[in-house]
Amino acid sequence: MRRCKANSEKPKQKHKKGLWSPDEDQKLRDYVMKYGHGCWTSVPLNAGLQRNGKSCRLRWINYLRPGLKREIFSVEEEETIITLHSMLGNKWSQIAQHLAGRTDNEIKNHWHSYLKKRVAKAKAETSITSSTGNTDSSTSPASQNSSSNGSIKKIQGSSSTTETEQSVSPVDFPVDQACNKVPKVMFAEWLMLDQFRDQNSSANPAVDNKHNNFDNDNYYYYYYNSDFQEDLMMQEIFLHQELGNLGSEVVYNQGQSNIGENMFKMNPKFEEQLPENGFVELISGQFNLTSDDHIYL
DNA sequence: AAGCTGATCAACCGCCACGTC
DNA sequence: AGACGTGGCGGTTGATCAGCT
Repeated sequence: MRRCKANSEKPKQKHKKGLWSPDEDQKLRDYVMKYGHGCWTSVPLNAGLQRNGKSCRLRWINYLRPGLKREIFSVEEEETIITLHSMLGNKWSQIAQHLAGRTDNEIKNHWHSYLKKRVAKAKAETSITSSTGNTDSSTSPASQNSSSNGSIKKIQGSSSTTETEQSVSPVDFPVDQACNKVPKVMFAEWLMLDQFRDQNSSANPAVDNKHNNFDNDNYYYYYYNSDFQEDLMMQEIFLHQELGNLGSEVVYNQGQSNIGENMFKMNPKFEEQLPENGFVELISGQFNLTSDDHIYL
């Protein structure tokens, strides 16, 4: 973690709190788009905002950054959240990594406002039906996955070595989705994954050798890694912008208020589409990815 | 129409891990 | 080694809205 030396000397100033105005949003968006955030504490100073860096960061991550979905959660997303929550607990940031375009805050809110009750209700119904000998457990989240995704095995949580993940109990999880572990969806913030579905028929099947050289016959996980700094992508995009080389690969629209729809239009360089559950199926068996493995695009 | 209640969501707070000095 | 600053995370709060009485 890089320390912001310049800012350790800045005078304390009163920071504005509360809801962000459109003007503040625009200032922050323009600044980050142009320069990247770098050190967050310097962002409000340079962007002319009376906010603290933390607030700017949060606003960017939860609202302004490219690729965020603003629509309601799909059934598949909800089931993914429920499944992952049963594995990981309240690790919202980790759960968010598996849901492209969703933020941890958004997922957390949705859980507390809706999913938690739904799960509780399902559990209650399951306990009732099981006590009465009724074997129909289709109302439980795991069973919903089961019924809709076929084969189920008892699997352990992620292979990650974190204490939290090691401590999780086995849960029903669809093997077809999870393989050996739940993938991290790369580019969650950046790729409008839905567009891949729409554009699949016209997608360029060629795989960019610069970024990977996988067999075209395989499916690919789109891996998101929180360590994969958005800055890296930003730099790439800015570089393209500087060079005027966006071409047909990336069309980047600045200054659009509807970020989710307008930030990117990308011709995917992968031939396979995402399934409805948001995971790309890994079928080759040639890749034995660990939780630390990432495929960089 | 007014008041109440619950749901939703944006934002803040406090803590922690990590890097730097 | 310890202090400090920053970023990240989860928990919580408060404003707003919708539905109900």
